[in-house]
Amino acid sequence: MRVSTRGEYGVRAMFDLALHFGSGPIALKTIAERQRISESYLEQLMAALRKAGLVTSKRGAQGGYELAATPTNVTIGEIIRVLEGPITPLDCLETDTGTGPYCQAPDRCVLRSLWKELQDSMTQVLDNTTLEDLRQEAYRLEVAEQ
Amino acid sequence: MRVSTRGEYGVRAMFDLALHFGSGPIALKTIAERQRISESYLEQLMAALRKAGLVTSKRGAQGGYELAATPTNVTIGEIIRVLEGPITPLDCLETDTGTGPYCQAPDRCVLRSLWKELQDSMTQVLDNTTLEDLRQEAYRLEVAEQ
DNA sequence: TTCAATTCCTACGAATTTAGTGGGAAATGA
DNA sequence: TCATTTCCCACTAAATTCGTAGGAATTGAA
Repeated sequence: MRVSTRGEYGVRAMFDLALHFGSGPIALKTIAERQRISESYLEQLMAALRKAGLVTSKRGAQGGYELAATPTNVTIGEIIRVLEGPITPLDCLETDTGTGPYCQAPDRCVLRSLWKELQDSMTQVLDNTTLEDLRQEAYRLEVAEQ
Repeated sequence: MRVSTRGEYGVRAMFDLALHFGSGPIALKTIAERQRISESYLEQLMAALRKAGLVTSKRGAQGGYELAATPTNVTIGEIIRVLEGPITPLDCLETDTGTGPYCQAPDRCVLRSLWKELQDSMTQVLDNTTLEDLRQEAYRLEVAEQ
């Protein structure tokens, strides 16, 4: 029931981009240093996020990455799905007609309902939290600090 | 974000025991066949459940496993925790004073709040569903069938 | 034009976790 | 006595995770 480092680092990187949104592209190196993530590892994650259209990139000097949409329009669920695949406790939930003994009759499978409920509770949180939510929360904490 | 086969099979086995609760010990072989799980693999899972006190066992002929408590008093969360460890998206949530850069100040960590919310939504489902809930649901589905 | 900065791409590898298998000892009821 | 059944321990093959390494392509600025 864990989020791997792909998801964790990916969310951290995207959160970092959200905090600096609007001020041009940010170099991978900068994000990696701020978030204390291996540069070459993060590079792979950013490649996935770029291919999924969540960030845009600019090569060469003064290049870097930027959010492709405003923080308001990027959910944590999107990020996780790109980096970790479908948000589901069991693969059988992803198919209507599974192959396992318990997927033959999904409608009548009690355990499927259980896992579905778990899945729903997870996506409820992840799909309803945006980078903007996190940014505002960060601001609130910072103010409370003083 | 997946439940491994340990958790999946374990819940299935416990659900099986719940369906047959009250009629004496049930042999591992029987559960394994009904649930289509490898016998020796399931044996390891049952050992863990026994050591955790969720089932009792009886050796020898006519031996087998039984729920240690009534289905009403066994939650899915308990089963999962025994077989998969703490229900947490990130290990850092398990410690008050983590070691990572983002765990130095848990109270001020925005991302920690996010993962905590996810964790809460997961435990909300798993800790509030009992084997009895599943048993009743199974009964309802069976009736609706006719 | 040159050059440093930076993304892009591919391949490899070590460590860990997952999902089992196998063999035999101990206990129990008939 | 014996078939049944749990108990216990060691092993392993495959997949996944978490990276590292090296170099090609692009870009902006001096």
